[in-house]
Amino acid sequence: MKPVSIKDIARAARVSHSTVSRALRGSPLVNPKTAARIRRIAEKLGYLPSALGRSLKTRQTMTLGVVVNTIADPVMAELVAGIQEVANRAGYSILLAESHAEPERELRAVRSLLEHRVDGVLAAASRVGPDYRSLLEPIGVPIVLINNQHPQPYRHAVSIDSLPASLAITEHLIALGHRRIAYIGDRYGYQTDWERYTGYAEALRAHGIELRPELAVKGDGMIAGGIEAMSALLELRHRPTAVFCYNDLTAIGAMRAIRSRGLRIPQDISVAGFDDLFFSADTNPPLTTVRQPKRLMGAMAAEILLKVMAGEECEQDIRVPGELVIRESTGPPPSNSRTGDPS
Amino acid sequence: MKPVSIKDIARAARVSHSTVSRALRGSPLVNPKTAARIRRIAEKLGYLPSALGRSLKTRQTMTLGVVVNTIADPVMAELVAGIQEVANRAGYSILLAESHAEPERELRAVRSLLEHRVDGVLAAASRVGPDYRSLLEPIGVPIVLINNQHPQPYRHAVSIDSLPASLAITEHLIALGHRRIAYIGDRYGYQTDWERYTGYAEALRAHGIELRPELAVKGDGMIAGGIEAMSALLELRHRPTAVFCYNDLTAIGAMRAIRSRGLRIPQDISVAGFDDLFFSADTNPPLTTVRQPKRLMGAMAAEILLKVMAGEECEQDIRVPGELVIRESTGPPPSNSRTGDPS
DNA sequence: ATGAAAGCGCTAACAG
DNA sequence: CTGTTAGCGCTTTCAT
Repeated sequence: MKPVSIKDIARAARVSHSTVSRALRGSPLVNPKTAARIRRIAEKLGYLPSALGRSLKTRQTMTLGVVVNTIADPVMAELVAGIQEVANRAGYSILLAESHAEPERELRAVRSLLEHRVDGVLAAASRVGPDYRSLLEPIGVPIVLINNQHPQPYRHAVSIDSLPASLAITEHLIALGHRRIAYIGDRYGYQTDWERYTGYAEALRAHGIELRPELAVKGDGMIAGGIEAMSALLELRHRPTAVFCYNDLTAIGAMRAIRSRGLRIPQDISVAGFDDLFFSADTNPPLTTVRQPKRLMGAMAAEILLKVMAGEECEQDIRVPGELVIRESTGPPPSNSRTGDPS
Repeated sequence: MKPVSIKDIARAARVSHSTVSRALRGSPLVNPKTAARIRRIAEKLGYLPSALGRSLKTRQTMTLGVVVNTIADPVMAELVAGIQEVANRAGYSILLAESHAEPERELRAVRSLLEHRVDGVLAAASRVGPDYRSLLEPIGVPIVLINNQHPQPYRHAVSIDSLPASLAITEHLIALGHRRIAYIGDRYGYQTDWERYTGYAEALRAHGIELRPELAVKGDGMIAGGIEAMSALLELRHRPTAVFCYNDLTAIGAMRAIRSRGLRIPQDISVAGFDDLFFSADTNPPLTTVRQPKRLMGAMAAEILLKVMAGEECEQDIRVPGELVIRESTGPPPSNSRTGDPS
């Protein structure tokens, strides 16, 4: 079934298709009465302008490409919600693509977005940032990265400033008396993971606590990885009394593993996360974490992208501070391990 | 910056643009050696085919429109993840739109999708299902609804079969000894809300328990609404000993409200939800709920849509069963209220 | 095996 | 104020 086009309307209204085009776009160059008649006919015919035809001519699709790891990750979902908000307000639609943290898939996704001639790209948790260049540049599509792996080659990015927050949350654990503190990271080499580990390591160093390699393990940023990594930590001869996790999903996995061994949180082991998901206050116990303003960051990134697209120059690389949120998953270590660090 | 087109390649290769088109699409009608040369040049020039040009001609955009309430709702996010999975495998991209449960916005969103000439539409939790017709039919775009408000006018839908599951979960509460059971619904008149309420009401009736209007209140399907509605219930002279919530987000809100008054779950009040979000086993206490196979439902809906688009006929209206998941948020009522139903 | 030409739906420059 | 014409990038006859 062929949708009705301006030609069909033109025929019905006995005018040229250009007049229809003008009338429908509210051009002042057309007689108000004919314009009204044309609009009436268009309405009656159920006319919907074709973005394809228009875009081909105007070289704008009014479409933004968004690449996320997986939309099932609540961090990504919130980012996208923020992006949608500002994109829609500006009249843009969102083409959504998932990378599943696989570089090869990510590149394919971006290529598809570019074939659809999106006017701009937002990529969250990208693993291949630098490789975009060769794709993007010939087409000249602007891109803004969010919490990307490699900040270097791009001019526009917004990222959570993980290091200070991780330092703070680790010091919180130290202040509670912990000495044997583990870190469950991600496995993909994200910038954020590196910063969080670094904050953790610096806090330990600053307090004269030895960095034990066996206490820094890798999850996958999801619940499953948290379970697995924590299970391994619990097998250690001297298990940690506290664990700082790359993100809240990992922390939830860690808590499951801990509880499944009959251990209590935080009495036996303290757990801290990062992100502050919308339900992180509802876990058992409520999770100590770092608040990342996900929706805001999505919105900021979209604003920047729109500005860049409009040719305005603007902030290059925004670092958003996190905020320490202390809840009940962290507490003093069990008294029998408070005395020191038996090696 | 104008992207390179087949014309540019044609010029560089000293052939006509039709030959380029053929070569790039692997047509057998072109000399293998020229084809190879053309492909090499295309590669070197960083050519990316324009989906716009192609779609205009082929009348296919290889794009699916997806309408959700808000992507920040984990149920929607999982649905979309399921949709993406099958859509991508079939080579389709996803244009994502949010309705925010506002009919007016939903219609605008769908209109925008249709202007972009999506090949099919998936709408979850639609409030305006029937109104799509006048939009869709002139264009002939197939649509599949997921957990929609109005099943009637559409031929293809997949929905969770809420009634039996709600009956079962309410009977679970009754079996525990509860008599004063509340229901916190949604406020938008969704089919799912109606079914869940009906299951609740039928269970009560079947067990000779009076249906008290003041115990059936409305939230908004989100945490905030759960808090508000539960707070009101707690103000009642005779507060309920159990509450069945429209969905898990509402239940989480209810649990917050309950705990903020210093009451215990389930000792003072039992709470049950619906959906089984990926973290519903991690709440405090773990939530009794009904498992809805969200990702699967998204995938099924997408499969159906693809079939309909391909002209195959297939299942009309799939009802997916839910599965009762009993955890720790439900238990016997406090003993002082077990004796009966003081009015 | 290749080219020329038409046309998808739209906008816009130009001519009246 | 309106019509004619061209062209965006592509596919697809129809010739050759």
